[in-house]
Amino acid sequence: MDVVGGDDGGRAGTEPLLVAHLDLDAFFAQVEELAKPSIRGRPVVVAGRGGRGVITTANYPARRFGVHSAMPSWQGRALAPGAVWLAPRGTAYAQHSTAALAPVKATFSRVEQVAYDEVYVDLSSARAPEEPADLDPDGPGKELAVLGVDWAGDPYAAASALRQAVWDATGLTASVGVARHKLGAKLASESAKPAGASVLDVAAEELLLPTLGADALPGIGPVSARKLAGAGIKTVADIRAAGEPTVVGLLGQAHGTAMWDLAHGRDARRVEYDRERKSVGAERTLPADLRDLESLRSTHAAVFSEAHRRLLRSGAAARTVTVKVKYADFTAETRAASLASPTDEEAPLRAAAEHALAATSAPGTGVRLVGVAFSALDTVAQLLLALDEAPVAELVPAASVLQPAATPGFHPAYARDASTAADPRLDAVDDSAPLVTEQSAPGSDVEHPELGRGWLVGAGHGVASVRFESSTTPPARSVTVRLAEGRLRHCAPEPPHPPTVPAPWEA
DNA sequence: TCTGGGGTCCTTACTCCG
DNA sequence: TCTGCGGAGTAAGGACCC
Repeated sequence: MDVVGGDDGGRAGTEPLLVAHLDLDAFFAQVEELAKPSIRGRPVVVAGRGGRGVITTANYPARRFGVHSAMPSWQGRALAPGAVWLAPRGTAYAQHSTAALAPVKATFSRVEQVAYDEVYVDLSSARAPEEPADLDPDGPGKELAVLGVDWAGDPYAAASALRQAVWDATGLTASVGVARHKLGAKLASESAKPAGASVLDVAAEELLLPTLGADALPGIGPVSARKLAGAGIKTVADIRAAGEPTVVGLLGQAHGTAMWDLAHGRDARRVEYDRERKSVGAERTLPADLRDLESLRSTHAAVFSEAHRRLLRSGAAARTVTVKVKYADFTAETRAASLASPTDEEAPLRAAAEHALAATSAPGTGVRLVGVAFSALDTVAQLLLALDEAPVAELVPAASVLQPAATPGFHPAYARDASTAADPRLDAVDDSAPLVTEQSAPGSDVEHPELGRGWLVGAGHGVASVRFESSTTPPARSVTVRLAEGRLRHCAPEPPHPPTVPAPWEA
């Protein structure tokens, strides 16, 4: 339901801020349905592989079976055994996210990206038509910026235009909500889902807010919700009735006051468009618990390498290394080690990580997860600026970040970074791309020299089942290909492109 | 078959220093 | 010299978000 407001004469405070929240609907599943015509409209679940995975995204048909994100995969399979189950394709999601949000970022200068599929937009930051963002001049961004719509003057027009721009760039539907602050904008976009646009004015917000469950407030997770429920507080109205001292008593000073304010529709959070990354890392849940020191060390070394590769790619140097170990009983331990100065060099960071690992009680009763994270980050650019002042011995060699990490087994077809994806103009099958095996993930992009490109439905018993189809082809039947022929290879995902059909709201 | 992985932020405890 | 105190920095744990 759209809660479209007229004026918002009672706007609180003097702050004229107007915020839009844009959320791509069931994003990963939508990207899959775009690329795979034969699964459109069917229940689709994107989930991590292995017995210990959880569901990343379920599309709306799958949700009707009770499947939802964060649910353990085994539980989801029991609920929706007939759904299409796919492994995540990180590169495709990154590319579609970039393409979908490009026009938004081209039109507004203050855009806070919360996740691949979610942004807040400060609608007072519309770029002037004569100063479009430094993006592809022929892309949709410029056109939108040049449109010069009076965003702040007509919030519903802003919401609709943002939704339309995302569709025009990618064929993905988004839900957009506009309100005077982040909380309202998020509630508005949720009420508009899927594929809706909505404005929540002060009067509508005041009607809606008290009716919501306490856990509708951002910051009330399962633990806080339990604490509140223990005191009989279940809704936002209950929070208001309980009084601030009670809420603060239950949730602590900072958190309690923040939730008290949100419950009254007061949200001072800014659109943080210039946030810097504060940590980077990697972690891995093992298929089975580790109980011996040797396998723990080798797993730790592998996770460290992945985290370090990401550190190099981020172009940052780190001073602190934190090792995380999660045990079979789900308790976790973290141990940190800090260096005298930030570095991106592998040797000192690896030594620090090994030192931190040794400080844990692992393997103990059995380790189910190992993680490594780098923090106290410093960008290499900043380090180079300090070149003139610092003694040579203190400087961090930066040359290594100028080269891609040489990772054994790493292939562009698996690249997560959109910028390293294969050039779509090269349509010949890449003979160096990895062959499809029985271990290949369902949903993977594959290519055959005669049958063309498609996606892997499944593999086993020496054969692969493939649907040779793409976003612009009709649905295809699945074809069996013998793996021993060695002609079926992985390939880069199809890049995003404008849709060939009108948006649902245009029909 | 229980419960991912990428992060951010907050609280508490402790140490060091002046 | 001893003690207290506050601030800064660091470490560990935990809640939360998507």
